[in-house]
Amino acid sequence: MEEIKTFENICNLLRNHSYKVTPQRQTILQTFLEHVDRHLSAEEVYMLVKHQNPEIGLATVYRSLDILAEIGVLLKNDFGDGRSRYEFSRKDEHHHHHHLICLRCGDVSEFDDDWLESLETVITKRNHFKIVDHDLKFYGYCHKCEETL
Amino acid sequence: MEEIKTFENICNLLRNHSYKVTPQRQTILQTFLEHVDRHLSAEEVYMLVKHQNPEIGLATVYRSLDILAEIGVLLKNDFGDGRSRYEFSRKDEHHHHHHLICLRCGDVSEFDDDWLESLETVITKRNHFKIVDHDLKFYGYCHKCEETL
DNA sequence: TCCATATTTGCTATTATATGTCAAATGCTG
DNA sequence: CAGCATTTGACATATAATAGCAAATATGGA
Ligand SMILES: [Zn+2]
Ligand SMILES: [Zn+2]
Ligand SMILES: [Zn+2]
Ligand SMILES: [Zn+2]
Repeated sequence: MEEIKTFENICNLLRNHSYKVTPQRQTILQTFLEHVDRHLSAEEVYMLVKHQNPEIGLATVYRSLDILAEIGVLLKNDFGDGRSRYEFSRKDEHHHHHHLICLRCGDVSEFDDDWLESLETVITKRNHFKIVDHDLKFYGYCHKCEETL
Repeated sequence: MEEIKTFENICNLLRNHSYKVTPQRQTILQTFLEHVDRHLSAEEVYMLVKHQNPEIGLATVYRSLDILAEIGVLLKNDFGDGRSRYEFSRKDEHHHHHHLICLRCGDVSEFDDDWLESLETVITKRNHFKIVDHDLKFYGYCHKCEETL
């Protein structure tokens, strides 16, 4: 029974975790709501929120992203480009989606797949390893880049 | 038709790529041959090689690892702990193995699976994405840590 | 509504991994 | 063995992220 992640619900989620709802956190939240399809780095978020609030500090952005990831609002990804990238997490993602990363333009597309779950069962038994999470990435060339190669 | 990766063969491989076979590179190579089962970071390699050659510099280690990865002797991995980890690459690994990473002790075990290849075909067609590489990691708890939790 | 206080912010300094610079040292080819 | 391009090691630099701290502020209770 998961709430839909509207702006107001997330503010309440913050309060429920005894985090304060500050203007900075609201601005950052709005930024993600306006870019649900993106995978933003902290620096990129910083640039975007400065338009709405030029006073905001970079450390605040990092801290806010940490908190939003901790309470399940954002997902923190590592696409191998040396910085963490955050995205708005959909509701009901008990096993999150995976990513296709273009080696040329850096574009990130997505796909869902439940196949990994059956593989997890096999691995747990064969390797005596209790799996709690997985991370699958495909590197290659997106349609646009493949054409103009 | 791939050569078996002995010390001598790798030295020749260096020469074939017009890289010089220096004592430092030999020491680093030996270190990996003595730890074929490990996934070493640059800093760890640095510590190990200093026993045999205390004069060696950290930058040299980084540069050597880069070169050895470039010519296919080492594999460079990212296990999400903030540093790259290198391992001796087996011969005939057209599609490399995957990793089970313990969230408690950091131990890395491995498993092979060709099962992703069929998934790649599906993804290529469905998402118009030309896959050239993939990266699959499982996070969880190894047998030892699971017992003493 | 206003106050008290613990949280949060923004600035700066710091950490950690990795790379760039460059003179001195050194493998390699002839 | 000589000549030279490559490589080394020391140091400086780059970049992402975190830590420390005084000033500002959101929030629950009076
Ligand atoms: Zn692309
Ligand atoms: Zn995504
Ligand atoms: Zn463990
Ligand atoms: Zn491995």
